[in-house]
Amino acid sequence: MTKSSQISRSSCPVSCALDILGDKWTLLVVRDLIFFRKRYFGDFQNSPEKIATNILSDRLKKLEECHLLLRRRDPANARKIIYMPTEKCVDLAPPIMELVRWGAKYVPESDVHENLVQRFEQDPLEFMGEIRLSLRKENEANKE
Amino acid sequence: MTKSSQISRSSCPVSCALDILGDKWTLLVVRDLIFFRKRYFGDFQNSPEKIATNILSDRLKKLEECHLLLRRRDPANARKIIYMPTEKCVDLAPPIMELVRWGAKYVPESDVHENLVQRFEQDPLEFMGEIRLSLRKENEANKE
DNA sequence: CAGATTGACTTGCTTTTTGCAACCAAGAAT
DNA sequence: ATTCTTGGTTGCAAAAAGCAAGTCAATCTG
Repeated sequence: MTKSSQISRSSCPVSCALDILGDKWTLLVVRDLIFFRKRYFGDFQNSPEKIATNILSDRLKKLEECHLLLRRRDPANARKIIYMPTEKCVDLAPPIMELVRWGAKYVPESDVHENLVQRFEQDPLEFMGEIRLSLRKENEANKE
Repeated sequence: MTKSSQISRSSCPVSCALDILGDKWTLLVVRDLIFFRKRYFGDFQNSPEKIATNILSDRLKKLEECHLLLRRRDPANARKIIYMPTEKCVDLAPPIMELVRWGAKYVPESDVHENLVQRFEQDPLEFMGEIRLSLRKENEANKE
């Protein structure tokens, strides 16, 4: 189970993307990483969707295999593990933001975090730049 | 099994969107509807990913329940059924295009339909407008 | 420095969803 | 009339999801 199933169903980029992201949980973990800056196992567990620990564990493993995140030991507390999003992960912000817009438009029970959306809509490039910058700082802070 | 499972995991629009779209097949059917203008059961079957007929049948049913498509009998051939995307469905073009960009950037085995991407990138609004317009014409052609 | 607690998982088991392959029925073509 | 096509359904095996409980090392607590 070390390598993820690398068989892609077709050469279509949508299908290739969905081979990695196409399930109910993966993109929620990515959302938590990018937009809510969650970094620890317990943080993801506490998201309102209440993912089961075995599934979370599996998704984190797969995301690492696909190079969407890096796993590190917390220098401040050796029993904690820090999950850091990579550039490949951060670049999922635009598709996720478009899903937010769609969800907000069509699913009545959805409740948008207005400030996040507004910041993205106003200037997507700056928004992305900010995320990348703070990520770089974080990386330096606990490099090892 | 008539009504789709309407329990949303949370009020987050990403999670709400994924409650509907979050699996390996649904967005591929939507892609076929929007970008390749597939309309018949057999068209979807023939996509390179080779969806199984029972799953296709199930996804078409669920998409209809969620008002992403309309099912009609073909006036020209009574045994054929036309699946027409709705506005709600067409509005998934932006998230899908962003997935295309991501897939094209990061998944080496993916092979983009350059013309589609270019047309979208050059002028997203016009691209969307065209799709909507041709959909309206199609609707009139086989209204009933 | 022993004992309780926390954080990050794993295991076992049940339920649900996928994925074949085969089958079927109504309408159209010959 | 019978053969083919289209759009499915059914049955069954395999994989994935979901839940509760257990593990195990690190670290706080007294």
